[in-house]
Amino acid sequence: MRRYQQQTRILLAVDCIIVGYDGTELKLLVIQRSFEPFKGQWSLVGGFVQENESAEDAAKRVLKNLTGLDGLYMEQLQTFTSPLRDTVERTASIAFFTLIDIQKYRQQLSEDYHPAWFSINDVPHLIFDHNEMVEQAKEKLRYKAALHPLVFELLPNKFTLPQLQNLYECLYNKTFDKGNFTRKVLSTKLLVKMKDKDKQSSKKGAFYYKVDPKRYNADFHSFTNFVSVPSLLNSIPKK
Amino acid sequence: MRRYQQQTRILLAVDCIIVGYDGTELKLLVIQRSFEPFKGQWSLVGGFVQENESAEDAAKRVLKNLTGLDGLYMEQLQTFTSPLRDTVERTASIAFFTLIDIQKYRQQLSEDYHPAWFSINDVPHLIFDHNEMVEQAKEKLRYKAALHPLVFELLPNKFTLPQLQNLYECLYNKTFDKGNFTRKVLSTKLLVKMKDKDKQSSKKGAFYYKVDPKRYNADFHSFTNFVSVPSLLNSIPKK
DNA sequence: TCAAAAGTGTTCACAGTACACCCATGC
DNA sequence: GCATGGGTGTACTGTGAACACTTTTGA
Repeated sequence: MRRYQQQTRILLAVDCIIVGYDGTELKLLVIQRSFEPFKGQWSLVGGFVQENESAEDAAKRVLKNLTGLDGLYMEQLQTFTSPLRDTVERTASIAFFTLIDIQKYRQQLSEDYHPAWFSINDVPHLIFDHNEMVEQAKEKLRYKAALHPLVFELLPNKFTLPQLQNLYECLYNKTFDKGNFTRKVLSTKLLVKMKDKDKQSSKKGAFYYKVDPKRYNADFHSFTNFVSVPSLLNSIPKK
Repeated sequence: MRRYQQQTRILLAVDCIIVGYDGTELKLLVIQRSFEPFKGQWSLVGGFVQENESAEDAAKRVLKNLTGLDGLYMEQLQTFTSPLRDTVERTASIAFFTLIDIQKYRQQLSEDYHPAWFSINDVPHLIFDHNEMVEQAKEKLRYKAALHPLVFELLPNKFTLPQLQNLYECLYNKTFDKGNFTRKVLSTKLLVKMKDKDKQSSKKGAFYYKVDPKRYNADFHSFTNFVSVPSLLNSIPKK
């Protein structure tokens, strides 16, 4: 049995897959790497884990630095540990999956990093194994969003049901029946109807809704599915 | 932007949550730690990631060492990185979730580690944050087994439908209707009926079935649920 | 008044559930 | 023959899917 002293110590990094929704499609936020090697190439937002912080702390720090925002939805995806994944020195990277309201983000954007949004279906070549991380995040998002009310993290506080439907349609790349979608969403009692309407996208106008925070927090884990499970499973591409 | 040179390097370990099923209940395999500190205390099976291996390689090595078995079902659960989780020196640990056919295991068991099986509902105090890892694994297993045909990894090659049902009943701590369960399982076409019966648990005897490997591999990701999704979600304890 | 999008109602098929009943066998 | 557990048949119910229809309003 090997003891502590004899072991190799390695660098530990975090990389964030930041997903947003601009009203039309799902977007991924990437930056231009600011140091060598591969300076100037597209990369996920990331950083090294510091001495007195956990990986979660590190991810929060990195996100705050870039966006100015706290309290973003964030979860561990997977840790990438292939010995040669980083060409400089062995580094394990914990990938974090993050959802962001693209509206809130816009104002706070720090330009130092030369960030850019890409359509999630058209991601450029990223350094190291970052493209693989993105693929995993996409799969996870589709999987989880069918069972839990994740997607509200991607929407502004006020949104309409057609907007919500469009988001689901982007996510699963299929169309849903208007009527059935509305009924299913409202049957969860998760949304509160507001008095005002969005009139931009139609003449009649669609009522705004907001998430009922009490129910949202209570029901996050025990949520019934907007997307039926067979259709969820059929939508997920085989590995 | 910090550079590589300035960063802290830390130890990277793997810990395996090894789950088995003895025909009556779900079991967790733990060992007695063989070195200080906490020598002799219960611990998950683990080890340090070596210089030229990935975390997956390390987990496979550790499992092979302990059980003599290759090709066990294994997936990354989460990485634990709290700075003080290991009292000796900062160590990040990648938790792996492993399913094993307890029968195959028995013969191969290396006694060097003083391993022991505990009921998964009655796990002793484990070192560091290992109990937390176990809790996560339990949740993950229940979640995933409802959507994917995971549980066959826990059963011998030949098994009866009542055995399978009992396994699901352990997992979700509820009873299922015999007839409905049978129909649902068989409707997946995943199982092949054999000619012989198990006569140990009843006079009539129950036919053995085996997994059709072709369908198993093809359908692993696109599997319909044995357990309905609302009941899955209701079964999962809130965090 | 017409087009366009929001929102409602209705029907149908099927999956989940409950439960009665038949079957094979050892004692 | 009868108790025991395996296995089948069937009726009820609720949900998902399809689609026709009404509503609102700007042009």
